[in-house]
Amino acid sequence: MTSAAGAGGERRGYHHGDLRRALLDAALELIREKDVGGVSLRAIARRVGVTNAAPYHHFPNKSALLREVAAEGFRKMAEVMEAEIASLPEGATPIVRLEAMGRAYVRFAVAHPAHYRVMFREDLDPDEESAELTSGRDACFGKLLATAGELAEGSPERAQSIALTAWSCVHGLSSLWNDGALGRKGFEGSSEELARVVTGMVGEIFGNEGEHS
Amino acid sequence: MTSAAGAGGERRGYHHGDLRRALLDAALELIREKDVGGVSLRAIARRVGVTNAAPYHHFPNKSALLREVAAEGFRKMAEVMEAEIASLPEGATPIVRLEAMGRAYVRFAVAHPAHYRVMFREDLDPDEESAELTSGRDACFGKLLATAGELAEGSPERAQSIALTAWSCVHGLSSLWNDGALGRKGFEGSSEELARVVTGMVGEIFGNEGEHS
DNA sequence: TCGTCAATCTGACCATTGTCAAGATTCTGG
DNA sequence: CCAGAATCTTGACAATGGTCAGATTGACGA
Repeated sequence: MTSAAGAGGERRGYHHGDLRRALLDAALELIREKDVGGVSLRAIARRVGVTNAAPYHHFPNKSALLREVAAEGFRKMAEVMEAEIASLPEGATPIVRLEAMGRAYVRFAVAHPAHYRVMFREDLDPDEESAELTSGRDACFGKLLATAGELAEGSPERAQSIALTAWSCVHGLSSLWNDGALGRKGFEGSSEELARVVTGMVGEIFGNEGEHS
Repeated sequence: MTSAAGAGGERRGYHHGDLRRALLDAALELIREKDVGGVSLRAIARRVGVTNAAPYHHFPNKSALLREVAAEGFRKMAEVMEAEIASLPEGATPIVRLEAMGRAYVRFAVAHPAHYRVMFREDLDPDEESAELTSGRDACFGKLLATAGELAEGSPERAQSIALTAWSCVHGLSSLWNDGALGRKGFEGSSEELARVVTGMVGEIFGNEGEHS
């Protein structure tokens, strides 16, 4: 921390090396430690070892920085989900893919709680809903909706129900885990195990299509 | 709002009538409008029509006020869930009760987003985890865990899985709804309808115990 | 009527924050 | 090796915030 620049970058640039990246990383750390609302631009700069005004050469203002963090989060999440699907055996069924996406979703949320928090918070001026942000969101949830559609066999209503339930489950699990609520109530197991439980349960519903009253 | 005291209290006390209550209400309004992090004690006092220092005669500090809001939230939520269960026909099965609790959970979260936000945020100094708070939490989730236990027929593991899945679903749905994520992705229907969809889905899983591989 | 005491107000202290203007420093292309 | 541009620092401004000490106000019993 004292040797601000030496973190883990490529130091390919000017004075600092890669301040922009360093600022984003510091923001992530601070958000993880103190939650979004409690993070100040100054604190971010301080952590990087740079002064108040430095960030303004890389972001027009605080909101923009946070917005970039959020967009980055969506991008990364989309990557993780794609990778998980790609790792599946050829011709995996929609259910299997849906479960895999769910596990990836939770894994990302737990591994990157700071990103996750910002992604679903709109403290960021909504007037500035950068295209990057919405496109990132779409990249994530497009897949979910598409897979739900495959499972629904032509019924848009059913597709909505499936997507809604699946998304609610993984989002809820992620939130509860990250907020420490599960530990407080005595749930045991790693996040990966819990994710497997939940996605497995959900998979059971959609695995037996046609049996519901 | 200008006639600060006239809100809806009993005005049984001194100058203001019931400042304590008024402060809690104002806090709720502000949290709903600006999210937890953006609320200041001063703003709360301002809204009530009272000066900076007044709140300090009713709460030792800001955290304590927020903590009280959270505790109140858990208490209310427990009430709502109990009421929902009580309204069920005599001898309702555990599944039916679980679904009812889920609907009540979501209904509360949507009707009281401010409470809900504070309840699951620990900006509040965790060193001060007042007994009120934890007991409120227990009142809420005790029922959930108990009902899951009934459904699990003796298997503690299964009980955990059921509780975890059910809780994740309703918590996820509530969070997504309150954060506006669902509207943004084109989901249609009232929160009550969506809650019915999700709890119904979950009910399907646990309704067919013994059929899972 | 008067004194007591809690409830509230006045006014202040100090820390922090977002942001900016102007100066200093360092890099890069020529 | 120099000029211009990019980067960072200094220092400051206006807000806002939490909190507190010391008046002041008003209700209520004596």
